[in-house]
Amino acid sequence: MRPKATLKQIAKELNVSVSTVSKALSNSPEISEPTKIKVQEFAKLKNYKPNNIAVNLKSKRSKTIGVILPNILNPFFAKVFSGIEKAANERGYNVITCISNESLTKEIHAMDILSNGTIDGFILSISDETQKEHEFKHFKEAIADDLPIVMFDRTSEDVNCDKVIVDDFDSAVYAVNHLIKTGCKNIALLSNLDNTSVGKLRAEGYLQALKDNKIAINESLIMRTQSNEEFDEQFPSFFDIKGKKIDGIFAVEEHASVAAHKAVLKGGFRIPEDVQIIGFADGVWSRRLTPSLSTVSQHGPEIGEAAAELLINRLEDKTEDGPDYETRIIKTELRQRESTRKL
Amino acid sequence: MRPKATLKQIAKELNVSVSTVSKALSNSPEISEPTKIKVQEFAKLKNYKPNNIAVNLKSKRSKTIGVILPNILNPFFAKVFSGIEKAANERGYNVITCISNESLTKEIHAMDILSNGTIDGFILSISDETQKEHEFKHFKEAIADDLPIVMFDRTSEDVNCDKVIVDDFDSAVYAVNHLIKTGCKNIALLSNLDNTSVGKLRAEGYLQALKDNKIAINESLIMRTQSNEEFDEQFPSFFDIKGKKIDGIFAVEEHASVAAHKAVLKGGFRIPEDVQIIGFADGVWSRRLTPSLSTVSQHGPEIGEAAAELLINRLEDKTEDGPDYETRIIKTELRQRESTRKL
DNA sequence: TTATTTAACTCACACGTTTTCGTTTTAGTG
DNA sequence: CACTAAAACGAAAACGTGTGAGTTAAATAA
Repeated sequence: MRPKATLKQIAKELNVSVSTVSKALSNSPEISEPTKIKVQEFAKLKNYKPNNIAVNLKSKRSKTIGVILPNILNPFFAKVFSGIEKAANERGYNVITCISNESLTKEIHAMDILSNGTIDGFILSISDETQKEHEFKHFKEAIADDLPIVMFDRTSEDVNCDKVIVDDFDSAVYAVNHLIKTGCKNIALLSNLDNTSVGKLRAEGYLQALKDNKIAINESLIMRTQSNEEFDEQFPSFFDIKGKKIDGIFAVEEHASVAAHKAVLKGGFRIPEDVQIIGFADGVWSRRLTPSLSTVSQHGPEIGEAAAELLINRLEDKTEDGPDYETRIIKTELRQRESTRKL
Repeated sequence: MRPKATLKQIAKELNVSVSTVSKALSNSPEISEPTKIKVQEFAKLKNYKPNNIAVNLKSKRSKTIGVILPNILNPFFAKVFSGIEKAANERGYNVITCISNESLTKEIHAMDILSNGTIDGFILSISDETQKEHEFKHFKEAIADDLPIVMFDRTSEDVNCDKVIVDDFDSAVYAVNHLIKTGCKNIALLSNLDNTSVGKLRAEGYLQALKDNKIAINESLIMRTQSNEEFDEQFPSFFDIKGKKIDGIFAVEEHASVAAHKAVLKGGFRIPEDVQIIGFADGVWSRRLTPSLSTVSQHGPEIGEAAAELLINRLEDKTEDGPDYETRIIKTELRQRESTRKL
């Protein structure tokens, strides 16, 4: 391997000082045109690239943001991540990624590892376990150590920081309203996210829509679980279409929607004639089912972009961070496909 | 914010030298037990963490690996990524991620951005466009600059480096053999990846299996396209089950498998009685379809772990890298579900 | 001619660590 | 007590970069 070109090497070979090289490369007016050209051409020839680590050390910023995701296999998080990555790159930032796997310990560990100059700030969605345990100290410490955090999707009231969320409550109200308006009387709520902030909000939206339409709440139509596994376990005994006269289903996440879809068809019912389904979903698969699923789409990439923008703005805002934290809401969209009837 | 604790600060407050603090914290034998304890306790109190950037600058390694993925929304890559992240973390490495979006330009740009000390090496899967253009200069330059590369899945013969692949050819032979043994006479090949190395290998495996079983190759049963979009466009006119007497389908990727699944059912045929289907797949959805799809599973996480291990071993191998590059093959597994008949 | 400006460049330090080498202190020995 | 050796610590350089303060030499002004 060729030795990596450094300012020092170039300086020696051209018989000038290191500072001259540095200034010439940054087009400083203190350097004469001829030497500038000489240095710049030589640097290009040697394929010189400023050592990023040294630059970071001087500037005390790494231009890198740490992203902590609960689960990259969930297409929603993958979409958000792609948005973060895109927006960050456009503004000259790199992205370092850790996966908490829904574990509080891993979340803390990841933040700890990165909180030593490696990154300038965090973008994260709170892990399942963290929300269950109400343990937010690590977030507050990071912020106190001048490492700003932007939370998305799963956020916490208890932590003061920028946030990007979806209007979960309103979207749920809207979706359930649609079911009601198209004739559903007995709408089931399927939650496999009942431990998370977003799951709760969507469930509340369901309740609100019923209330708005003066429909009595029927607890036997409501299923709340905290994970896909728990959901799969309880679903068969819960899901009695005929007995419960279910004619509409609102699911807070794609896993539940698909399970319902499958069960409805297997039971010999027609979608959407007998049973309508709407679910929150971000995978590519809702539209591949037959009949395809109507979904509440969350615009994952936009969420990611907004989060990155928020964080970078804060990082580059020199006006001594007044903690005027912002919560940005990304509107959802009801994508009507074949599992719902038209109004 | 509290000022970040540094060696200098601690040294001043304890009236010792910077070197003493450094040595005390690293448990050097040159420091007496009492001062060690004094320093260590004070450091813990002040929540001291060695500035990673400074450490990197000294050690000339960042303990960070750059990962370049063609598309994080593809569940296969997401799985591989989770494996990389896990294995890297276990060995004390961070992961910086870029998404090439199947673009050569973005791939080059990403590598360029990171090749300045930010990372110690790359793990990547070659972008679609890069494979089409046969443009591998950027890989070779990185390797020449002492930034090792490990390629996975989509690799290139033209680049000398460690690789992790799946036995695409053998897996395809095996899968198609299974179809033949269970009675299929007219097996269609659906490729939506015909530009990539893996797509080609799987197609060749299909041909080989026919040859091994002395079945004549029928070009009208073979469909080759270079993207999902192109596939979707041509599929309807290609897929004539009755006319072509198709009784078996081998798909090189999940998208094609699902399209076939849908089309078969829509045509009024039964799976697997009339038509059997096997596809390469990594999504969670193959098993959710009704009937569920039999798939060739690629063990994405294992691929990622192997890649990380290979790279880190090379990074930490002090024995002046003899380029004894290794290609590790991760065995696939034929997951028999409902879309195939039992032997 | 001498003083003053200006252009062009060099010096020296800083960022926070680690590490080598040198210096001081303590303990041990004759 | 003097000398040696080990133990404990400090000074300084280095990693590669950026920057304000100096330095030189030439050009201009008085």
